[in-house]
Amino acid sequence: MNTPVPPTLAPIEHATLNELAYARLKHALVSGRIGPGTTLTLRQVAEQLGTSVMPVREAITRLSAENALVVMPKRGIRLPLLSDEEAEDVWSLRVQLEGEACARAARHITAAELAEIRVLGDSLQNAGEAGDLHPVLERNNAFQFAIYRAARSPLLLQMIELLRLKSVPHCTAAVRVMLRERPDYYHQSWINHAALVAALAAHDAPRARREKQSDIRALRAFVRDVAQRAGTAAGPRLVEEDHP
Amino acid sequence: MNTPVPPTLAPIEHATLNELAYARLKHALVSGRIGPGTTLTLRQVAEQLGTSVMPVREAITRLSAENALVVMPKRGIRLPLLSDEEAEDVWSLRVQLEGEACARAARHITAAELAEIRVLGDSLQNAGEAGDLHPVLERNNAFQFAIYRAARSPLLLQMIELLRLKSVPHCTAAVRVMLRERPDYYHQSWINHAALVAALAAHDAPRARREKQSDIRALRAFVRDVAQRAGTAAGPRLVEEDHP
DNA sequence: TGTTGACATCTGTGATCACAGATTTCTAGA
DNA sequence: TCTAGAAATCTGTGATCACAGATGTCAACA
Repeated sequence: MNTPVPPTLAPIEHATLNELAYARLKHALVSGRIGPGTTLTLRQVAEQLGTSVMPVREAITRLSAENALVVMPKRGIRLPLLSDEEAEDVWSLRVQLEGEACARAARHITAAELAEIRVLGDSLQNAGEAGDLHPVLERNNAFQFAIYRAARSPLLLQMIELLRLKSVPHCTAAVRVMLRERPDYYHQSWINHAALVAALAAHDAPRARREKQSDIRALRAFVRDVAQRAGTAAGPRLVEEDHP
Repeated sequence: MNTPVPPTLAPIEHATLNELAYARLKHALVSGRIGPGTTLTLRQVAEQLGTSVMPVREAITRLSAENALVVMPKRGIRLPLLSDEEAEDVWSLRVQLEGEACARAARHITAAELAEIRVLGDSLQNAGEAGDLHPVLERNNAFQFAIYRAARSPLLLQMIELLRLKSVPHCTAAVRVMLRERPDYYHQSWINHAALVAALAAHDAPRARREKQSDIRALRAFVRDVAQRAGTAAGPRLVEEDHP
């Protein structure tokens, strides 16, 4: 009706405080800065964010709806441990959905997206050589989601995000071990990544699916292995939180 | 450490107000009582629920995180219309995930579950003969989810719920037409249901998947058909809300 | 008649307070 | 030294208020 908005002049990072709190918490989760079993508190997080509890409440509500956190009435909020059955559930759906996403990505991917993915892959590799946990997890997320975004399905993307939110904290301890003690295994995962990217570049959907699925299954095996060696199957060692 | 909890003695319908508000809103959505394009208001819903806005806020936040509602800052909350691409996205994932759920259900289902499903199926059929929209949608949900629950995957269940939350309002208008004008088509869907139940009873996973997938595809075709005939493709006629 | 401007109203967002239940701490008793 | 119980503290939940932005209404002007 009116003249349309003037030529894009400012993306303006407008964000309500609750969105910001949500983003911060989610980032802390998927980069392994909050470990399974950790308990949080509304007021505690609010203080670290410098806000009142209101924005934190909405952020926690959202993460709780996404199954990433569990709020225990009057007893705090915690990042749940996964039982064996729950872990199996997460892994099997990751295989299914991330495989599907890679297959779809192979069908739709453009040269520009491939280029971006390769850059992110290199960045991930560099982080891996440095050996620091959080950067590796962050760049790994960036790399994978760049691929999944090429699948052109916002809903599929959202579901994968949901699965990863549950899965990543569960893997963190194992990834740390991998970086420290098993460069061979980590190197193998680079090879897998390269194979996946090649399949994408060839627009070979079934192969892309297969590569991703075997990659996830290998990771699952490794995580299970580390967990069994480190004691109880369900409880990888906790991670101290750097910031919320 | 302590003596474990005493033998189950009371499920106790404890519910915080926000859980209650969430349940009510969700039920209103999946039983077609709120149509696409409808706009709500925190204070309006709160008044109808007889609470303050706080519980409603949390419920809306949750539904918004689940992509079922969109909150427009300072302008209200609305149930979004689906563009053609979004609708296609929802349908294709429904085919994939509900098919998978049926396949898994076929592998795990017990005689007791089958009996329950048959009862719910009969109840659905009766509602269909009566021809009232909301009971049909409610019992249809009960019937389908009883099957999906047999898949033994809480996460898969959650994702399907998420998809249906987006899909059902989008189908409501078409289902109404179906009940009123196309008993033949509705009768066909009973036959499909029976075929699915038979596949489940036979523990035939591939067949169960196929039955469900063809059922969903048929529904998609019907919805698309009704939408095209009724005018703009994206906007089935609105539904007046009975209660929030 | 058609347009613009101010004003009133309504929106979600955020802060603050009150509250009841769970947990922890401390104390009094054996 | 150990235990039971009371008090203090801390938790999420809910209500209420203040606020800024968006919308709608309506009068004054051209």
